[in-house]
Amino acid sequence: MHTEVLPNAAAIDINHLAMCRGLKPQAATRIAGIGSFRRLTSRSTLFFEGERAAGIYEVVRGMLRLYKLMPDGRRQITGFITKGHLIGLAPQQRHLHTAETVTDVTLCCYPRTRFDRLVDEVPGFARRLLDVTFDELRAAQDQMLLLGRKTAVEKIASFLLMMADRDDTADETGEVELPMGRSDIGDYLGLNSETVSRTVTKLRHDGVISLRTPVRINICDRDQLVELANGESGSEY
Amino acid sequence: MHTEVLPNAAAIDINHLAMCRGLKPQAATRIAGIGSFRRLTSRSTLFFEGERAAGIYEVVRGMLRLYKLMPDGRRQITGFITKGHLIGLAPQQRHLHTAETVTDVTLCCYPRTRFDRLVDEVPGFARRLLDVTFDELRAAQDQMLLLGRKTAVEKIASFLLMMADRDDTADETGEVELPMGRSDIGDYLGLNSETVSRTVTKLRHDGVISLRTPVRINICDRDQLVELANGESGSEY
DNA sequence: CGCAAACTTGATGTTGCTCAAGCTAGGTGG
DNA sequence: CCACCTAGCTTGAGCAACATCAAGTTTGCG
Repeated sequence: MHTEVLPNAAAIDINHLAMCRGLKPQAATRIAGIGSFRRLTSRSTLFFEGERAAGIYEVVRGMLRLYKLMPDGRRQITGFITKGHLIGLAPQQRHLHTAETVTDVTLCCYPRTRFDRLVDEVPGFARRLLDVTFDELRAAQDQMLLLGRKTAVEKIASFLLMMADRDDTADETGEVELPMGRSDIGDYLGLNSETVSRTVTKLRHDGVISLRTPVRINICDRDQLVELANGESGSEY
Repeated sequence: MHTEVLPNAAAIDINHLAMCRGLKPQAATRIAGIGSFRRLTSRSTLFFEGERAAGIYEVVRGMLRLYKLMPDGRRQITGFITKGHLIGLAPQQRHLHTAETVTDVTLCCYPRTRFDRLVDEVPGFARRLLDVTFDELRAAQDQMLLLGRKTAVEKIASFLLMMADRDDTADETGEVELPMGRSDIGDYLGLNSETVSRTVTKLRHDGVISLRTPVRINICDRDQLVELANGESGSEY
């Protein structure tokens, strides 16, 4: 794995760290003080499921996929993680999933033992982590509804909307980037890559989206995409 | 909804409250001080998805189901909640799901505003809630793997093992109680009630489990059930 | 420009869903 | 105490959605 260690986080700009959001400047400085930046190239592994958790990471730039594997190789991606998200926050000390970079990634890394101490010492920090974790729980439960009860079209529509909401640049143009491959999307939505392809094609033919390249899609009719995502579209795709 | 308010929690035994587990006696006393017990009969609704969260609840006895609905009525049960679990812990103030009793239930209720104050004031309390929430997140991500990638047999096997692990009385005898109906199980596993029935029958014919009544099942071959749950069983059911 | 990887499309197969009909158990009233 | 009645469970037949297997086709990189 190719990595490169960068200057200490405190030396950069702590206001841009999601870890410290909403905390008092003094608290934020203490937390940023134990962080250091690090770069990973695409397709490298940050940690494995079950591995002892040595650190907590905040994504500064780029995208990672988190996934679980079954013994026979079936894979469930539990999340695509981008700027501002925390990973490795496992109180039981064992990572819950494997983390791999999808693109080149910049991280801010916090060593486990020092981090744990700050959780107990810095006022409001545990509360901040509680809010972050609860947000992840909310997302996981939405995904349970998607995985358990939505059709292929509903899943893809929901996914495209999620990616659009997350992409800062997308709001204006309606153009969304999908850095992950079709089989990554499939393993996130409980589909296979062929079904992802076919369903994207279907949406394209129906004029709901258009593709400039397989990686760059354009949302033409957002309202209909929302209806499709919620299964509200009359004829029940 | 039939409810009945019981004495203040502090008057009972705070050591039995999961909310306070691991906290110092003084902290535990403060938290228990704002709790009060309450009973609900089976098939009553505690709160609705999207409703403003007025309180946090700890289950003392009985079982509830938490679920999300789609506009057309499709339902995903996100959890069956039993003794020691907390519900309603929504920092964004809106409930993420509907909560209904499956059996008669006893709860310990904590009013929202006072609870929120204690989260910030009582040392270690936010940390305790973080651990609890993280545990829920772990369960949700396991369920994502189940919903997205497991077959019907693997889902039912996983479910039975989960229920067995949770049931205190089951460890010895191997007998597990399933207070929820077949369609509840289906809506939890992303199956319909007929498929649940058929799959349970299949496991029964294969001698992995036996049924005294539809509600009382007996695990005959735990090892094989574990293999089935993980998709490790040679011929790939 | 060539090559490999990823995406798309097609033909066929399988799993689990739908619709429909019994069956069983537990609760109620005679 | 028994017979009925109803809700929920089980079983069956046919079907739809998605998976699998197998070519092509595009894309992006060297």
